[in-house]
Amino acid sequence: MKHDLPSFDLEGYLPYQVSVIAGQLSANLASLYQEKFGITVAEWRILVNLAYSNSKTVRDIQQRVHLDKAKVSRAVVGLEDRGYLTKKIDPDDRRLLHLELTEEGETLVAELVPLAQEFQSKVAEKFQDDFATLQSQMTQLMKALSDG
Amino acid sequence: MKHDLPSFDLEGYLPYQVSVIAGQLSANLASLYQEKFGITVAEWRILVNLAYSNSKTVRDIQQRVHLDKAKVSRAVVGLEDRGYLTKKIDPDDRRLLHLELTEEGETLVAELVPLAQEFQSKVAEKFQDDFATLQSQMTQLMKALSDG
DNA sequence: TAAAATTCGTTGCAAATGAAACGATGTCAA
DNA sequence: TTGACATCGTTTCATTTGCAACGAATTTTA
Repeated sequence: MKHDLPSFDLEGYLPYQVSVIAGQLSANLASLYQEKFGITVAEWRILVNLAYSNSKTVRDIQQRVHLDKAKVSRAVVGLEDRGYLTKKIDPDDRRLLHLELTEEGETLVAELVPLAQEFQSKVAEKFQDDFATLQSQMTQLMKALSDG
Repeated sequence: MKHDLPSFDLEGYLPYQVSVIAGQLSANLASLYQEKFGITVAEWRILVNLAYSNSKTVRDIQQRVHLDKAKVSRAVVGLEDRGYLTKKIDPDDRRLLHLELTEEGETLVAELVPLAQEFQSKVAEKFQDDFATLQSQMTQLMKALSDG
Protein backbone atom coordinates (compact mmCIF):
# COMPACT_ATOMS: atom_id res chain seq x y z
CA MET A 1 0.00 0.00 0.00
CA LYS A 2 2.67 2.52 -1.01
CA HIS A 3 1.17 5.95 -1.26
CA ASP A 4 3.21 8.95 -2.23
CA LEU A 5 6.64 7.53 -1.48
CA PRO A 6 9.44 9.12 -3.48
CA SER A 7 11.77 6.66 -5.13
CA PHE A 8 14.93 5.72 -3.30
CA ASP A 9 17.67 3.11 -3.52
CA LEU A 10 19.37 2.36 -0.25
CA GLU A 11 21.94 0.03 -1.80
CA GLY A 12 23.20 2.84 -3.98
CA TYR A 13 23.11 5.47 -1.27
CA LEU A 14 26.65 6.58 -0.55
CA PRO A 15 26.47 7.08 3.23
CA TYR A 16 24.99 3.63 3.54
CA GLN A 17 27.56 2.05 1.25
CA VAL A 18 30.45 3.62 3.04
CA SER A 19 29.10 2.68 6.41
CA VAL A 20 28.71 -0.95 5.43
CA ILE A 21 32.15 -1.09 3.88
CA ALA A 22 33.76 0.55 6.87
CA GLY A 23 32.05 -1.88 9.17
CA GLN A 24 33.33 -4.87 7.24
CA LEU A 25 36.88 -3.64 6.86
CA SER A 26 37.13 -2.54 10.43
CA ALA A 27 35.73 -5.79 11.77
CA ASN A 28 38.18 -7.83 9.72
CA LEU A 29 41.13 -5.68 10.65
CA ALA A 30 40.16 -5.62 14.29
CA SER A 31 40.02 -9.38 14.56
CA LEU A 32 43.33 -9.63 12.74
CA TYR A 33 45.10 -7.30 15.16
CA GLN A 34 43.24 -8.56 18.14
CA GLU A 35 43.95 -12.21 17.76
CA LYS A 36 47.57 -11.83 16.77
CA PHE A 37 48.63 -8.93 18.97
CA GLY A 38 45.80 -8.01 21.32
CA ILE A 39 45.64 -4.57 19.76
CA THR A 40 42.50 -2.53 19.08
CA VAL A 41 42.00 -0.39 16.01
CA ALA A 42 42.36 2.78 18.07
CA GLU A 43 45.63 1.54 19.51
CA TRP A 44 46.84 0.59 16.07
CA ARG A 45 46.14 4.06 14.76
CA ILE A 46 47.97 5.68 17.60
CA LEU A 47 50.97 3.45 17.10
CA VAL A 48 51.12 4.22 13.40
CA ASN A 49 50.83 7.89 14.08
CA LEU A 50 53.68 7.89 16.50
CA ALA A 51 55.76 5.89 14.10
CA TYR A 52 55.01 7.73 10.88
CA SER A 53 54.02 11.28 11.68
CA ASN A 54 55.23 13.94 13.98
CA SER A 55 51.97 14.00 15.85
CA LYS A 56 53.27 13.51 19.30
CA THR A 57 50.60 14.75 21.69
CA VAL A 58 47.18 13.36 22.46
CA ARG A 59 45.66 16.36 20.77
CA ASP A 60 47.69 15.97 17.57
CA ILE A 61 46.71 12.36 17.32
CA GLN A 62 43.11 13.00 18.15
CA GLN A 63 42.84 15.37 15.21
CA ARG A 64 44.92 13.50 12.73
CA VAL A 65 43.40 10.17 13.44
CA HIS A 66 39.80 11.22 14.01
CA LEU A 67 39.42 9.56 17.34
CA ASP A 68 37.60 10.85 20.37
CA LYS A 69 39.76 12.63 22.89
CA ALA A 70 38.77 10.26 25.65
CA LYS A 71 39.31 7.26 23.44
CA VAL A 72 42.83 8.34 22.63
CA SER A 73 43.53 8.97 26.27
CA ARG A 74 42.33 5.52 27.27
CA ALA A 75 44.12 3.75 24.47
CA VAL A 76 47.32 5.53 25.39
CA VAL A 77 47.03 4.28 28.94
CA GLY A 78 46.69 0.75 27.63
CA LEU A 79 49.69 1.10 25.37
CA GLU A 80 51.73 2.61 28.15
CA ASP A 81 50.81 -0.21 30.52
CA ARG A 82 52.04 -2.72 28.00
CA GLY A 83 55.25 -0.80 27.54
CA TYR A 84 54.76 0.30 23.95
CA LEU A 85 55.07 4.01 24.61
CA THR A 86 56.07 6.54 27.22
CA LYS A 87 54.52 9.84 28.28
CA LYS A 88 56.48 12.98 28.93
CA ILE A 89 55.15 16.39 29.93
CA ASP A 90 56.18 19.24 27.67
CA PRO A 91 58.38 21.57 29.76
CA ASP A 92 57.30 24.61 27.74
CA ASP A 93 53.58 23.93 27.99
CA ARG A 94 52.88 21.67 30.86
CA ARG A 95 49.39 20.83 29.62
CA LEU A 96 50.85 18.98 26.68
CA LEU A 97 51.81 15.36 26.87
CA HIS A 98 54.44 14.06 24.49
CA LEU A 99 54.17 10.45 23.51
CA GLU A 100 57.03 8.36 22.30
CA LEU A 101 57.30 4.80 21.12
CA THR A 102 59.55 2.53 23.10
CA GLU A 103 61.78 -0.07 21.50
CA GLU A 104 59.01 -2.58 22.08
CA GLY A 105 56.56 -0.21 20.46
CA GLU A 106 58.66 0.14 17.36
CA THR A 107 59.13 -3.57 17.13
CA LEU A 108 55.41 -4.05 17.38
CA VAL A 109 54.75 -1.54 14.62
CA ALA A 110 57.31 -3.24 12.45
CA GLU A 111 55.32 -6.43 12.84
CA LEU A 112 51.91 -4.86 12.40
CA VAL A 113 52.56 -2.90 9.24
CA PRO A 114 53.21 -5.84 6.94
CA LEU A 115 50.03 -7.42 8.23
CA ALA A 116 48.10 -4.27 7.42
CA GLN A 117 49.59 -4.08 3.97
CA GLU A 118 48.83 -7.66 3.27
CA PHE A 119 45.28 -7.08 4.33
CA GLN A 120 44.92 -4.18 1.95
CA SER A 121 46.44 -6.21 -0.85
CA LYS A 122 43.82 -8.87 -0.40
CA VAL A 123 41.11 -6.28 -0.61
CA ALA A 124 42.70 -4.83 -3.72
CA GLU A 125 42.77 -8.28 -5.23
CA LYS A 126 39.08 -8.87 -4.70
CA PHE A 127 38.30 -5.46 -6.04
CA GLN A 128 38.14 -5.84 -9.79
CA ASP A 129 38.55 -2.25 -10.94
CA ASP A 130 41.62 -0.09 -10.51
CA PHE A 131 42.48 0.04 -6.87
CA ALA A 132 44.73 3.08 -7.13
CA THR A 133 41.84 5.07 -8.55
CA LEU A 134 39.69 3.98 -5.66
CA GLN A 135 42.28 5.15 -3.19
CA SER A 136 42.67 8.52 -4.79
CA GLN A 137 38.92 8.95 -4.85
CA MET A 138 38.79 8.17 -1.17
CA THR A 139 41.47 10.74 -0.54
CA GLN A 140 39.48 13.22 -2.55
CA LEU A 141 36.27 12.45 -0.71
CA MET A 142 37.93 12.65 2.66
CA LYS A 143 39.26 16.04 1.76
CA ALA A 144 35.92 17.22 0.42
CA LEU A 145 34.19 16.27 3.63
CA SER A 146 36.68 17.75 6.02
CA ASP A 147 36.94 21.21 4.58
CA GLY A 148 33.57 22.34 3.35
CA MET B 1 65.26 7.16 16.29
CA LYS B 2 63.42 5.00 13.75
CA HIS B 3 65.08 1.64 13.41
CA ASP B 4 63.84 -0.92 10.97
CA LEU B 5 60.37 0.46 10.44
CA PRO B 6 58.83 -0.45 7.08
CA SER B 7 57.34 2.48 5.19
CA PHE B 8 53.67 3.12 5.59
CA ASP B 9 51.16 5.85 4.80
CA LEU B 10 48.14 5.89 7.07
CA GLU B 11 46.37 8.66 5.15
CA GLY B 12 46.38 6.55 2.03
CA TYR B 13 45.42 3.34 3.76
CA LEU B 14 42.00 2.29 2.55
CA PRO B 15 40.51 0.89 5.77
CA TYR B 16 41.51 4.07 7.52
CA GLN B 17 40.14 6.31 4.79
CA VAL B 18 36.84 4.52 4.66
CA SER B 19 36.51 4.55 8.40
CA VAL B 20 37.08 8.28 8.61
CA ILE B 21 34.67 8.99 5.76
CA ALA B 22 32.01 6.75 7.25
CA GLY B 23 32.38 8.49 10.57
CA GLN B 24 31.92 11.90 9.06
CA LEU B 25 28.99 10.99 6.85
CA SER B 26 27.24 9.08 9.56
CA ALA B 27 27.71 11.84 12.14
CA ASN B 28 26.31 14.43 9.78
CA LEU B 29 23.39 12.30 8.74
CA ALA B 30 22.65 11.29 12.30
CA SER B 31 22.43 14.86 13.49
CA LEU B 32 20.26 15.74 10.51
CA TYR B 33 17.75 13.00 11.24
CA GLN B 34 18.00 13.38 14.95
CA GLU B 35 17.34 17.05 15.20
CA LYS B 36 14.55 17.13 12.63
CA PHE B 37 12.80 13.87 13.37
CA GLY B 38 14.34 12.24 16.42
CA ILE B 39 15.38 9.26 14.30
CA THR B 40 18.59 7.27 14.62
CA VAL B 41 20.53 5.89 11.68
CA ALA B 42 19.46 2.36 12.55
CA GLU B 43 15.83 3.41 12.63
CA TRP B 44 16.24 5.22 9.35
CA ARG B 45 17.61 2.13 7.69
CA ILE B 46 14.79 0.01 8.94
CA LEU B 47 12.21 2.47 7.72
CA VAL B 48 13.77 2.61 4.29
CA ASN B 49 13.90 -1.12 4.11
CA LEU B 50 10.28 -1.53 4.95
CA ALA B 51 9.39 1.13 2.43
CA TYR B 52 11.58 0.04 -0.46
CA SER B 53 12.28 -3.66 -0.18
CA ASN B 54 10.30 -6.70 0.65
CA SER B 55 12.40 -7.40 3.68
CA LYS B 56 9.67 -7.67 6.22
CA THR B 57 11.07 -9.59 9.17
CA VAL B 58 13.74 -8.64 11.68
CA ARG B 59 15.97 -11.25 10.17
CA ASP B 60 15.56 -10.02 6.61
CA ILE B 61 16.37 -6.51 7.66
CA GLN B 62 19.26 -7.56 9.81
CA GLN B 63 20.93 -9.19 6.83
CA ARG B 64 20.06 -6.64 4.22
CA VAL B 65 20.95 -3.67 6.30
CA HIS B 66 23.99 -5.00 8.12
CA LEU B 67 22.75 -4.25 11.57
CA ASP B 68 23.09 -6.34 14.67
CA LYS B 69 20.12 -8.52 15.49
CA ALA B 70 19.68 -6.91 18.87
CA LYS B 71 20.02 -3.46 17.43
CA VAL B 72 17.29 -4.08 14.92
CA SER B 73 15.08 -5.51 17.63
CA ARG B 74 15.55 -2.45 19.81
CA ALA B 75 15.08 0.02 17.02
CA VAL B 76 11.91 -1.72 15.99
CA VAL B 77 10.53 -1.37 19.48
CA GLY B 78 11.23 2.34 19.35
CA LEU B 79 9.58 2.72 15.99
CA GLU B 80 6.59 0.74 17.13
CA ASP B 81 6.22 2.85 20.26
CA ARG B 82 6.10 5.94 18.14
CA GLY B 83 3.53 4.40 15.85
CA TYR B 84 5.63 4.16 12.71
CA LEU B 85 5.22 0.43 12.25
CA THR B 86 3.30 -2.57 13.47
CA LYS B 87 4.37 -6.12 14.26
CA LYS B 88 2.43 -9.17 13.24
CA ILE B 89 3.34 -12.79 13.91
CA ASP B 90 3.54 -14.97 10.82
CA PRO B 91 0.74 -17.52 11.13
CA ASP B 92 2.73 -20.11 9.15
CA ASP B 93 5.91 -19.75 11.20
CA ARG B 94 5.17 -18.23 14.53
CA ARG B 95 8.81 -17.39 15.16
CA LEU B 96 8.76 -14.84 12.38
CA LEU B 97 7.65 -11.29 12.97
CA HIS B 98 6.34 -9.33 10.05
CA LEU B 99 6.85 -5.61 10.18
CA GLU B 100 4.73 -3.12 8.34
CA LEU B 101 4.85 0.63 8.07
CA THR B 102 1.83 2.48 9.32
CA GLU B 103 0.42 5.53 7.59
CA GLU B 104 2.50 7.66 9.90
CA GLY B 105 5.54 5.58 9.03
CA GLU B 106 5.06 6.09 5.33
CA THR B 107 4.54 9.77 5.83
CA LEU B 108 7.74 9.95 7.80
CA VAL B 109 9.68 8.14 5.11
CA ALA B 110 8.26 10.46 2.52
CA GLU B 111 9.69 13.34 4.52
CA LEU B 112 13.02 11.71 5.26
CA VAL B 113 13.95 10.60 1.78
CA PRO B 114 14.22 14.05 0.20
CA LEU B 115 16.38 15.08 3.12
CA ALA B 116 18.66 12.12 2.51
CA GLN B 117 18.88 12.82 -1.17
CA GLU B 118 19.65 16.44 -0.58
CA PHE B 119 22.40 15.43 1.77
CA GLN B 120 23.95 13.16 -0.81
CA SER B 121 23.69 15.89 -3.42
CA LYS B 122 25.68 18.21 -1.23
CA VAL B 123 28.35 15.60 -0.84
CA ALA B 124 28.39 15.04 -4.58
CA GLU B 125 28.80 18.75 -5.07
CA LYS B 126 31.82 18.99 -2.83
CA PHE B 127 33.30 15.95 -4.45
CA GLN B 128 35.07 17.19 -7.54
CA ASP B 129 35.43 14.02 -9.59
CA ASP B 130 32.65 11.99 -11.09
CA PHE B 131 30.26 11.03 -8.35
CA ALA B 132 28.53 8.29 -10.31
CA THR B 133 31.86 6.53 -10.73
CA LEU B 134 32.44 6.78 -7.01
CA GLN B 135 29.09 5.20 -6.30
CA SER B 136 29.65 2.34 -8.68
CA GLN B 137 33.05 1.72 -7.16
CA MET B 138 31.50 1.58 -3.73
CA THR B 139 28.96 -0.90 -5.00
CA GLN B 140 31.78 -2.92 -6.45
CA LEU B 141 33.78 -2.81 -3.25
CA MET B 142 30.82 -3.72 -1.12
CA LYS B 143 30.23 -6.72 -3.30
CA ALA B 144 33.88 -7.73 -3.25
CA LEU B 145 33.95 -7.67 0.51
CA SER B 146 30.74 -9.55 1.10
CA ASP B 147 31.40 -12.55 -1.07
CA GLY B 148 35.05 -13.37 -0.78
C1' DT C 1 48.66 42.72 36.92
C1' DA C 2 44.23 40.27 38.13
C1' DA C 3 40.34 38.03 36.41
C1' DA C 4 38.08 35.68 32.79
C1' DA C 5 38.26 32.62 29.21
C1' DT C 6 40.56 28.81 26.77
C1' DT C 7 43.03 24.53 26.20
C1' DC C 8 45.03 20.23 27.72
C1' DG C 9 44.35 15.36 29.10
C1' DT C 10 41.62 12.60 32.41
C1' DT C 11 37.62 10.83 34.52
C1' DG C 12 32.60 10.14 35.87
C1' DC C 13 28.52 8.69 34.23
C1' DA C 14 24.70 7.46 31.57
C1' DA C 15 23.63 5.49 27.26
C1' DA C 16 24.84 2.45 23.44
C1' DT C 17 26.77 -1.73 22.12
C1' DG C 18 27.31 -6.62 21.05
C1' DA C 19 28.00 -11.42 22.48
C1' DA C 20 25.74 -14.91 24.61
C1' DA C 21 21.83 -16.95 26.88
C1' DC C 22 17.05 -17.45 26.69
C1' DG C 23 12.11 -19.07 25.72
C1' DA C 24 9.33 -20.16 22.02
C1' DT C 25 8.80 -22.30 17.83
C1' DG C 26 9.93 -25.18 14.02
C1' DT C 27 12.61 -28.97 11.49
C1' DC C 28 14.84 -33.21 11.01
C1' DA C 29 16.02 -37.95 11.85
C1' DA C 30 15.65 -42.18 14.27
C1' DT D 1 6.10 -40.10 17.88
C1' DT D 2 9.98 -38.43 20.38
C1' DG D 3 14.30 -36.34 21.10
C1' DA D 4 18.05 -33.64 19.30
C1' DC D 5 19.05 -29.73 16.83
C1' DA D 6 18.25 -25.19 14.46
C1' DT D 7 16.19 -20.64 14.09
C1' DC D 8 13.56 -16.55 15.50
C1' DG D 9 13.36 -12.27 18.17
C1' DT D 10 14.14 -10.62 22.89
C1' DT D 11 16.70 -9.79 26.88
C1' DT D 12 20.56 -9.90 30.01
C1' DC D 13 24.98 -8.40 31.19
C1' DA D 14 29.55 -6.83 30.90
C1' DT D 15 32.06 -3.75 28.09
C1' DT D 16 32.61 0.35 25.16
C1' DT D 17 31.34 4.67 24.02
C1' DG D 18 31.10 9.67 23.97
C1' DC D 19 29.55 13.77 26.29
C1' DA D 20 30.32 16.73 29.76
C1' DA D 21 32.54 18.09 33.92
C1' DC D 22 36.85 18.43 36.00
C1' DG D 23 41.66 20.15 37.74
C1' DA D 24 45.72 21.97 36.00
C1' DA D 25 48.03 25.04 32.97
C1' DT D 26 48.12 28.77 29.78
C1' DT D 27 46.46 32.76 27.21
C1' DT D 28 43.63 36.72 26.68
C1' DT D 29 41.22 40.65 28.19
C1' DA D 30 40.32 44.60 30.87
